Amino acid sequence: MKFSQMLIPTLREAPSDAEAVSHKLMLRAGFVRQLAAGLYIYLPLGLRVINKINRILREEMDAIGAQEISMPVMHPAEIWQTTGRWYEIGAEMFRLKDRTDRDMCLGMTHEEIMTWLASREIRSYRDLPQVWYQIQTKLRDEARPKSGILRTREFHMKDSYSFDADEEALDINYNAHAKAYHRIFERCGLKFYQVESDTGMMGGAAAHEFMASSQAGEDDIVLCDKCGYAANVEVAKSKPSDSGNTVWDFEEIHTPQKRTVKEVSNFLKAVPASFIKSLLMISDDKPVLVLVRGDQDLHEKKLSKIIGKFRAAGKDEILSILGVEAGFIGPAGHKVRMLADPSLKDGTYIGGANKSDYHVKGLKAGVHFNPEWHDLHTAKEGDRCVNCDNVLRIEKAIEIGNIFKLGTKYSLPLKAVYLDSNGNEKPIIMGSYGIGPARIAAAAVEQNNDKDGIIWPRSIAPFDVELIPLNVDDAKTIEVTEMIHKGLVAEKMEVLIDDRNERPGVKFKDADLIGIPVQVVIGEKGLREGLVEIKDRKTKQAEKIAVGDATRKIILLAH
RNA sequence: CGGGGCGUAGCGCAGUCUGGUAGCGCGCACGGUUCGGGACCGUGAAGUCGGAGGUUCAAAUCCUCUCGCCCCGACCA
Repeated sequence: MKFSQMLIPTLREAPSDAEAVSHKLMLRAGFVRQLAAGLYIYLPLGLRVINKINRILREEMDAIGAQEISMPVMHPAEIWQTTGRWYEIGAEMFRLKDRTDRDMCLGMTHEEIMTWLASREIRSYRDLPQVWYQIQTKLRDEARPKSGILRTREFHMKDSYSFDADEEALDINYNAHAKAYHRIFERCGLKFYQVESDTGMMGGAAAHEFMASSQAGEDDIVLCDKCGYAANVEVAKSKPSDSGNTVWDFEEIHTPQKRTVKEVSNFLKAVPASFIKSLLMISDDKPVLVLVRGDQDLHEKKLSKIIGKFRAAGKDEILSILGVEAGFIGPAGHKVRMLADPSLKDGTYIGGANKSDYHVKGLKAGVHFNPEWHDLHTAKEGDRCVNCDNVLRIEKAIEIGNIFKLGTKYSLPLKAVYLDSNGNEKPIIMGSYGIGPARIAAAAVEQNNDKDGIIWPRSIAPFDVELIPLNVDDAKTIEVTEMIHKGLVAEKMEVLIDDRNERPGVKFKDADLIGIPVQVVIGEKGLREGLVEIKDRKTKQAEKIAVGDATRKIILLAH
């Protein structure tokens, strides 16, 4: 491919509305352009990367016996109504009507449609198992598209769906997918973790996410380096560190105008971990008093799993329900339902005195308050692993893939059933498995770049080698460039030739920006001694090679 | 959806407070000199100042409404 004939609009400066490193670099290097919020055009280089990723996806999916099929992007509403998701999902679903006023939607994911197909085509246990996948466009009207191609409103997804006779068979498919995903992300050159995750809108029994470490990530993952525990903070369990507080006798203390844990802990010179944070929530019109340790954050998802939807009570509600001014709530002496995090079970604590400008020391569970105990805190750096007591760490990560055990969540409503060997009708047991190719690309850039630009992992680079003839008016230079090119193409290498009539500096800068792993510089100076220069984009190390050996050496370096 | 910021030439920005003929750098076109890490000189093209309405002799600038984009939060395969 000739650079001069390809659309590679590199930019000296990044547009100001780009924030994430991957977004800036993909814009500057001419891989993508933005059409509107969350809508991106993939230019030739960008598309080549996506195609490389998709090829790996297909190879690995085919290797576990999955079959590629193609599904409509637009769906009739009825199917989504049958599973209830038409009503559960809000503005995130693009909805429209066709000319006959029939409700339609644009597919955010394809559980419904895949299950519909299974319900018509699978009859017998002899038809099982089946694994179907597609690599297609999904549409979600995201509340907040962001970070370039990381969160977009239209995106490609490799999504596969498994159909099995029973849970054991589902486990086999689930594990096969997990293994395939490991191979896929390894082949794409990513640093990633498999973590326990929430089942979210997919519903179902179990779920894992595949997470690529990156500052641009939207998720926090909790990791134990000793036993390997890994979980999204959305579901992570942890043992809080010791509260480090002393044993206090019960005592009321004057704390004028000190309301927050921070204010009171500064005032009393006691660590936040020696406090009880008392939060009043309203769920189903009923008050619930929630207690976590002063250094902890309430985990709202964990709480809502216990009490359902809830909201924080307003200042007036706190006063009318508890008879206390906000900031001085304590756990003692209330009749409302009370939940507490187990970290408060032992020891004595400081909390609100339930009257203005006073707190109390020496609060003790079982003596002054008797809550229901539930894990309610958000795991944080420095907490300990529930399995092995090792200190946990937290990393930011990009979700690049997920796997869900769906069970019968979709097969029951859509009547996807089969007859077992005894002639009994049974629901098909399903799993669903997604990967975002664009997120793989973005994560790869996030993890592999330097001040000069992108450093593509070889497996997903837009080209294997970039040839850089410095003076395109020099006959010898062109002759050698073409010779090397021919040799590489014969070995199935994908080669970009920067044949532009530009100064060397411009070509070097663009080559580093674009990030093709191997650069070959063909200059008159070197050619006088019969040499060309082979450069590794990542290490920036250059080697001068005799023209005759160039092709062989390049192939060695490019593999 | 809540909070904040920004829309001026293809890109990056100044000008807005204090109204008075729209500017700079890069890029682009042409000529010349250059040619191993984003060259230099000269000439030139290119802007409904996001849009609508209003105030005013006069609006990029002041007022009202509106659209778009980004960031934080909520939400999120």
